[in-house]
Amino acid sequence: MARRPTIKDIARRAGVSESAVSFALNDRPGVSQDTRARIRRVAEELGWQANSAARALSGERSGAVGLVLARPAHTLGVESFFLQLVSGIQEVLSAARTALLFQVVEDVDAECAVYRRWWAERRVDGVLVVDPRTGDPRPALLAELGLPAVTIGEPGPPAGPVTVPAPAPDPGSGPVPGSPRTPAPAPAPVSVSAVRADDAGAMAQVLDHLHGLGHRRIVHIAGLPGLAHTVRRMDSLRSEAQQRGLGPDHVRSVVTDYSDAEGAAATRRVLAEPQPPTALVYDNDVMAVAGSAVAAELGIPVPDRLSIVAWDDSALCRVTHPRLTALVRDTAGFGRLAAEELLSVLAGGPPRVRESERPRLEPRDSTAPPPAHTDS
Amino acid sequence: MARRPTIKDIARRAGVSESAVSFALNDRPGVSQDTRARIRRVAEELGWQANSAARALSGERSGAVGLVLARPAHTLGVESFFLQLVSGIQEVLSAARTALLFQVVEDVDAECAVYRRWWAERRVDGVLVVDPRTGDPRPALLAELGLPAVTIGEPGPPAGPVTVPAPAPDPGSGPVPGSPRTPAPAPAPVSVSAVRADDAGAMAQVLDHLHGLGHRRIVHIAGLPGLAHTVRRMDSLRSEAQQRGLGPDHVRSVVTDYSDAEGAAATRRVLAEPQPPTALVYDNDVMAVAGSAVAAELGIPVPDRLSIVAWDDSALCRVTHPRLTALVRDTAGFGRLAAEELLSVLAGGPPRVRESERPRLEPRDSTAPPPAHTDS
DNA sequence: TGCCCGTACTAAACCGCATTAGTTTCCCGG
DNA sequence: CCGGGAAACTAATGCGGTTTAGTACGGGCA
Repeated sequence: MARRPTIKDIARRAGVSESAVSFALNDRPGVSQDTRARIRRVAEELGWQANSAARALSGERSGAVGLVLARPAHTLGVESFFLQLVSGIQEVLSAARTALLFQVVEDVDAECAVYRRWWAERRVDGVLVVDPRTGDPRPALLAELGLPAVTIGEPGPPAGPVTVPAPAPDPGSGPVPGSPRTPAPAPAPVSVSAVRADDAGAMAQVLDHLHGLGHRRIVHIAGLPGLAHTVRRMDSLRSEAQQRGLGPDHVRSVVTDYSDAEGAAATRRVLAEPQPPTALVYDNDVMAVAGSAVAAELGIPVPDRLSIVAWDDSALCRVTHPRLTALVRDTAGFGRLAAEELLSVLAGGPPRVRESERPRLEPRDSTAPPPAHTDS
Repeated sequence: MARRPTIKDIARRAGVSESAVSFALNDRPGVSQDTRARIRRVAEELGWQANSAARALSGERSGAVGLVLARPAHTLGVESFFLQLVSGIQEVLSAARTALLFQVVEDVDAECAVYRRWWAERRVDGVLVVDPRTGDPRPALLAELGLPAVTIGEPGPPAGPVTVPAPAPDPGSGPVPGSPRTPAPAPAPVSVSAVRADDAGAMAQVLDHLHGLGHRRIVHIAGLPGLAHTVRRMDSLRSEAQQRGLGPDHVRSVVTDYSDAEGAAATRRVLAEPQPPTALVYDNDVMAVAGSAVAAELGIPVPDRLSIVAWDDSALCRVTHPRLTALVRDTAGFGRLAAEELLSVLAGGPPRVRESERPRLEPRDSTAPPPAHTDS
């Protein structure tokens, strides 16, 4: 087992003090160009990398960010969303030499506990928050802890009692000389940034597609009602429908827990109604596939008598028969955006709300005009 | 932003020295029961948690382990396997207050680079290695770095040129006094433990099932040929078939890249043969579903003319029509086992190879006796 | 010539904890 | 009554960096 080199080794070998090494390797003034280059060379030769613990201890930065996924174990892993998201996040993080701490827990309470622990242990510099909810306790907690965060999927700044403090006014009453050498390495401001998906735009596209085909009775099989984006999608559906002259008796949402079981059950329920819908919009790919199977079982041909749209594309939508029309999002890009925003906040940037690219509807074989005799 | 309490705060408040606090909180002798209890109480009140950086710096332990997933981005997230695995891993890790660093990279080279960096930065105490391959460079690298590791899915100790060094003989020739106060907090031995799945047993079950139903022409749609478990499954298939009197013209494997596309293509290919198989065994759920869709498209009824078995169960297998017979593994349990083994190695335990529970075949609607006229 | 100041560098302190070496106190046996 | 030793606790050191407070040197200018 090789011993890891330290700055002391570099200092000895380069014939300088340890501080000089630190200056040289961190682009700080205090060493000449020549010495800097020499030290750099030696460090390279030795394959030196800063001990993250030591750096965290003195520099107050751990060089890691955290991501907690609060999901009961049995609902894990069916959706493609998360690994894609994480993959995008890491593209950005690893370029910035930042590690990602990942944790799966059962519920939001446990998630909050993880944040507290990470904070107390100084394990992370900031966190990415997924699945924002209505009445979400997390932004307030994170603000209280002063843990920089970016919520993924949040429509805007937290609605809670949290206020993002304005930058403190300069102490001292006299005019401050414009000192050009304070490039604001100030502690990261308490902030909750967000990246958001354009759910409204996506829903508009879905309705355009279905309404254009002639559908007038549409049911949205939504996900967990506690999640902010579920509410947003349901609201968008309502307003987009209204704009097309469709009221609640034509277009409505029913909520589920995202599982294949509830997706199937909801499908069965609405298809058994006296005036069943001619189109179903599912909030994830798993439920869409489950719904498609239910239709097959009931002998309802897709897309001839029933159209199906899946929110979020994945291999799932392409392998089933018929292949499902789906809303394609650049999930990895979404992750990249979130990671970039977090890094920006950690670098002292202002909290922002950034919008991701609008999803695109990919028409496949599961959508077609409704049967002629079932008009509205 | 609240300041995080340190042992100094505890010491002041409890009226003792910092060392006393350290002793008390780490179950070390040197403080009385009373004082220990008092210090504990104060720590509790203050909500103290050890600063992980400081602890890592002095204690040589970072309190984190790493997991790298080497997969091209586009193949991510369709299988349920990983999140399940990770969820199991974390159950064990979080109970031991150990963090998990998670990284997604493109290929094994990048994975090795991550290991090197983590090692140099002392970010992790050990790693979990997934997807062991034939001719895998990772065990050798990890042994060289002295980074404790557990490979997940490895059939045994690394076959490479790596040799697990025996504990160094005691220096000094004289008889060593049996010092009773060295309870071996020695540095973790260089070791590559492994947990393995009982692929052979699983394959035996699958063959039992299919052979028992009467199938004599079976094709195994395998995964990536570079992965160790793919090879193992193919070998098992061959030997299990032989035991039942079936040769290579009855039973064989074809390899793919695990994607739905190649799964579908392979299915199309073998079904177009003059003597098509009556049963297909897929190495993952995604390919099984894709294959099922291909059969539907070709008008081949499942299970009447074709039986399908999926290796690994997930919602996928239950939502398609017909529901797929699948090999159910306790993936989370597998993760727990791996995490336990890694913690044991980190605690100074000997490297071991541990076997996970045997998978169970869950017969559903996709397997039935072959059509009568297609005997062997 | 002497003083001031900027540059290049070193010494030392510190981050929060673990650990080792002392120090004090008290009990017990001789 | 005193020496020895264990128990209980404190002081000091180190982990590997960053950062602040010096120090040595050399050149410009009065």
